[in-house]
Amino acid sequence: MREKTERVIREWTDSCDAEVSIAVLGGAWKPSILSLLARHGVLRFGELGRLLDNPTARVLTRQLRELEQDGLVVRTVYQQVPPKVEYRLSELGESAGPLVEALTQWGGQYAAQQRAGLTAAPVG
Amino acid sequence: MREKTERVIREWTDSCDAEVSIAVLGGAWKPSILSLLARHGVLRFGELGRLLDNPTARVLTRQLRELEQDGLVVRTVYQQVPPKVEYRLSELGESAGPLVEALTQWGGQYAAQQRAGLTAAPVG
DNA sequence: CGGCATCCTCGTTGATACTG
DNA sequence: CAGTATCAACGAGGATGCCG
Repeated sequence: MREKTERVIREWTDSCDAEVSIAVLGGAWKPSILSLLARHGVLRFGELGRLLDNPTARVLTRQLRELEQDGLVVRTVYQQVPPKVEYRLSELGESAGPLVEALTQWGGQYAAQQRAGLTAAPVG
Repeated sequence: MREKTERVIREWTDSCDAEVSIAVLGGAWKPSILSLLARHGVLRFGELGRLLDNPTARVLTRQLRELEQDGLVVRTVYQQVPPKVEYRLSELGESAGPLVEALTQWGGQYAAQQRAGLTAAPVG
């Protein structure tokens, strides 16, 4: 797994398990990547890029590598020209589905409420 | 709410609501702070510091301010000497309880599984 | 097509010292 | 007690360009 994830895991015995989840799921695009893979099953690198908001290849690569190192996604390289690389969820990745869903729901409610609050009583 | 949170909320309409949750809950100590406040009800600044692993005052202050700006905690200042400041969850903060719990559970399972894997087949 | 190498910017974390 | 001010270190995210 990634060094960051490993460090977070090593440094805690107590209640901070939530930080482990955030270390694993907390990167840019990661929840979206997991959601997309859950919905589509298998996706190629370019497909993921288009379904997201076209992050730079460097960034998308990085997120996918981290998810792979943390054991959530499986990367399959087809040795051919032009190259073809497929990504899918591992069992561990699938186990994160409900959690990502919970994050999405609460985040959506929160965002909606904040937007309503801002409209009713603008702060900025 | 914080600029970071606001930006995340502004920049998404679609599936990335999960990133909103992570923007709000993702800071250092934040899940632990929310858990502690959920368990204890009301805590003073110093009590929080001791219950956590004694983060520097600057860091703890920052996390609490962000949680306050994001509407999850309520800060009460007693004008007296010596100073006394109390923190408690807002309704919004309480609504995050199940989510923090879900993060904790998945993170705990993940960490346990990774530790077992590391023991069985050390990587480092 | 699916990357990697390089460079840069910014935010977050944190140590240390000081204050009302 | 509950902070603030200052400074340093680090990593994530991103732009750009090249490659097999």
